[in-house]
Amino acid sequence: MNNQNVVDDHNLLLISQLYPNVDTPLVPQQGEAKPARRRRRKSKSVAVAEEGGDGGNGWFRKRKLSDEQVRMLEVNFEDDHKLESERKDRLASELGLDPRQVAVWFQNRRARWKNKRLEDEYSKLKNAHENVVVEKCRLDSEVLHLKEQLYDAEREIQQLAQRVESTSSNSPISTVTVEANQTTPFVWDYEVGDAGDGSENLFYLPEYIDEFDWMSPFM
DNA sequence: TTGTGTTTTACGACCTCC
DNA sequence: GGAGGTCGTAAAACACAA
Repeated sequence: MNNQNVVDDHNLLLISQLYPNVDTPLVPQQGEAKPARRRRRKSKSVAVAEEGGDGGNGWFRKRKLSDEQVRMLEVNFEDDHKLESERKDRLASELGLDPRQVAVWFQNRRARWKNKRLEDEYSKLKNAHENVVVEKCRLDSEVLHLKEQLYDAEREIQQLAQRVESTSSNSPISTVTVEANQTTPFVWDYEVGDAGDGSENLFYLPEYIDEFDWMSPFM
């Protein structure tokens, strides 16, 4: 804010404090005809200048509240967002403002507060959503990993079954041997690999990776 | 200096509550 | 019906990059 503006504001504040009963150019003019519906209104500044309500020199400035006035209004707003008539009048006389200005300030302040609250809620929801997406990705990849393990295990079972079958058909003696040893589990020469997540994968067989086309719908 | 985007002040229309 | 609320918007004031 430049010096001239500060002086103007100070002068206006003084005027409103010295003559609280005198309408400033911003105070609604009594007896204005009520428009039908949502008519584009003529700005107060223009209207007042045209009517010579500013003293005839065409000068008008929308009055910005002083820092002290805003500070006091903020303190009151923190107290209570609603403004009962008594408090409005008291605040207005304390701050040298028109009660209407105080009411308007509270209306606008409530609107800003609501916007802020909506923005905060939006950003919280956005963060929560992002976290859920990350968790979903993690779970998807875990599901994929478990499916790989399942596929490998089933494949091993299949190979074991085939080997047992071929052994038994080629050698009746070995069939007996195998049957005789059914109580003890077979221990095959599988590699013990790292599944990538630090855990040991007993069925880890890297050469199968290229055969995972069937899994593509899940990827 | 000027164009442009943002904030602040103010108001009209409409809604709700007592 | 009046008082006081929200909503949408105009326009002045302000900030700031070019």
